[in-house]
Amino acid sequence: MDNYRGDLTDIVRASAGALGQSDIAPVSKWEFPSDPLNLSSSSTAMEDNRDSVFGDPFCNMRDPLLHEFNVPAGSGYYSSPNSTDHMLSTSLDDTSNDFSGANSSNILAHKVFEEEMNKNPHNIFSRIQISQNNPTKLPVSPCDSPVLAAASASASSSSPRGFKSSSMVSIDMINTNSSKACLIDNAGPVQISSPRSLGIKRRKSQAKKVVCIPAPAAANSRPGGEVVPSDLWAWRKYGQKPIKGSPYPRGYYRCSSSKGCSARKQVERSRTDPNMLVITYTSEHNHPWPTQRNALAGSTRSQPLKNNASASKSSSSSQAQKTTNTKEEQKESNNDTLSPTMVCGSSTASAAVKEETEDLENQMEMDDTDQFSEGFPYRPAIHADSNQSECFFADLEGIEADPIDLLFSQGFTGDEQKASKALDPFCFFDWSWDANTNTNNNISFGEAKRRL
DNA sequence: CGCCTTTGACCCGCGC
DNA sequence: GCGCGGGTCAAAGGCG
Repeated sequence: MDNYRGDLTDIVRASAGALGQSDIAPVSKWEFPSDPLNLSSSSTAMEDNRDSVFGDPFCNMRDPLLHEFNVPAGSGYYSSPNSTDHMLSTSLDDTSNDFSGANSSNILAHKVFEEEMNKNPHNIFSRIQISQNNPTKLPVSPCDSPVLAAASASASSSSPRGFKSSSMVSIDMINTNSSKACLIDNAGPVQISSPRSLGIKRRKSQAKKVVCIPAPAAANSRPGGEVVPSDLWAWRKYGQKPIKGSPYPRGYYRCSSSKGCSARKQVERSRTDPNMLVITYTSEHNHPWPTQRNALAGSTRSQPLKNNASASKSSSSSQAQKTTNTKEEQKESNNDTLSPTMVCGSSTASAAVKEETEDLENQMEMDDTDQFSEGFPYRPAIHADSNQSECFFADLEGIEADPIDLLFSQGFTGDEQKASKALDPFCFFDWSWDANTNTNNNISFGEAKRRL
């Protein structure tokens, strides 16, 4: 099974482990942005990239990868400081800027391709926008947008993954510069019912969101120990298939947080850039964040190493890393992959997040189900102020041992802690950016909700 | 016991 | 109509 090399499973598990446990790369490897991103510069960059959109129809899906990665979710990847080719990179250079603080937190670039936007007036992006221009449209959930979530996470120094600030995206990206800049479109096309129940059509007509993110580890760097970011959602792998034309297999995951949840995702490495993971989301979560990390339960099993390839596959899930070997391997891989130095090789395309509303039919379904409400049962309020973190967690009260907690509890101290706080990813969840003034207008979740 | 991964088999859509 | 490829199912087995 040549195709199975670089199994995605490893990635996922690893990520989970990183969040759930402290196996993550040593903090030392993380690089906190000495300064916040230079948003202004980034904003400029963004202007040139009108295509980039933060909206994420599937934001409520909270892709594990994104969260885990702390990668700017959609950023398609976090750009390294060196990666000049990416629009985001520009913002990274300067730290001095208004965005210091949480908001500025490095928002990862998230490039969204709105295919068929024209075709679908009801495009997911149309529903929610965070923009000063559109005060009424606010990001509903902090985590809704993988981008935001990831970004926020990454922004926070606490990010286990240790993404560099480079990965951050300027707020502009999120911003409202363009109508497309919708931060989130929770209402995105979603299918809650099980694909099977929907019938065959689902395959072709189902709305999909494609996100490219930097792979936790270089594909070749560690055949057996790739690390994958995980998110708050519990995902269960239900299949893996070699993909024709690609040396890498595609893993199929479904949400295990809720039995009735039809959310699914496909994870595969980019055939063009092994350093990039292509995650395709289908359907939507129909439940709040998992109250339990059941995803971690049982996921930890470490499997015997059949061979390198198999080893990588079987690697461990978050918990799985119990085995010393596995665990260490995971750590190592985490470091390797997640370290700031890890830059997505791919430049370009990879950075993109693609959202597709595949067909009108799909749109229709979505409308019927009122995905908006269902997809966001849980909306933690996050305040941009210093207390935002607390607020966020307060709202998350119901979530025990949430990976995020772990994420933030990495033990930052002193400056790091401060930075962490300042960079609190969650800040993004609850703010609006004023493009004109380069200031952020934070609003509480409740406020946002009221506005909605 | 519950949850997970693995993996071969099956089903279905699509292109030829 | 056939074959290919992608997506899902479900049994087997492991782990805590």
